[in-house]
Amino acid sequence: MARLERRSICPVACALDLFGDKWTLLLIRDMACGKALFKEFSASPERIATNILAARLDRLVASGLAETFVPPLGPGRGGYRLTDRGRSLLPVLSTIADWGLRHIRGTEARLRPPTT
Amino acid sequence: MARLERRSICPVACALDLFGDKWTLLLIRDMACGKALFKEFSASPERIATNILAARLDRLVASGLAETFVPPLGPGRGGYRLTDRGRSLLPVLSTIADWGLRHIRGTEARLRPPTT
DNA sequence: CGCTTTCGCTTGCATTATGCAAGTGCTGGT
DNA sequence: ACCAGCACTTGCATAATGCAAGCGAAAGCG
Repeated sequence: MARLERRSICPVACALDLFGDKWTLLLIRDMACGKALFKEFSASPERIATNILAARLDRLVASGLAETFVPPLGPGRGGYRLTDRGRSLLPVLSTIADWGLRHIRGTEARLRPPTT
Repeated sequence: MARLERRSICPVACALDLFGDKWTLLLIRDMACGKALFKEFSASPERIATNILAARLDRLVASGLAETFVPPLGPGRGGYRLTDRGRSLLPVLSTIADWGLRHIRGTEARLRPPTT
């Protein structure tokens, strides 16, 4: 959990320290598509394990890419959403999605952000 | 090592199955910068372990992103280089590098592809 | 030629991350 | 009060990663 030491000063290496795994960008994708609740992420077709999901959400919040919020109905169920910093990753996401669509057969862009 | 079953038909998820880890894109970066030999990758500032490096190189070749080649001097020491498919990932790489430079302080673009 | 060095891995083993299933505490609804 | 659903946590098995050392073939050298 020590995010203190970076491997190098390379922007790619440092970026991969933040989202270089199989799940983080998928959560950002889900948030970009309007998902906010634990169970919504959990219901995505890739079927992330709940402990990994909790850990990733914590890390996203800790790194300032996402934040928690409470819906306007008192202190009820909360959710997660992207911060501005998190939204700044959307070009990365769409470049990867583009590449996948072009170079991996059988992929489809089912999920789309509601506001684009 | 079973790369047979994909998690979903999402282009992002499938792309991350190929390069969603801390090392693969760094190797692609190195190859884009002209590195080709095992020891050259091994000498990068992020200090990849040699067993991981060997495994990643195998996977890059197996997935068609890189290929081996022998320098024109008989069957001597060979190297690795990007295929066309591998080079098609360069926009992804540069989008990530861009993001890192903008959003992670202390990062610098030391490595640059020789032909750009 | 022999000898040594370097290179490109491989192996063994400790540590860490991931995956699966089950459980826990809280909340909201009836 | 009771129950169901949600948001996690926990325990444990398995896989990935990291580190250090070793090993065989090629390159360099005398």
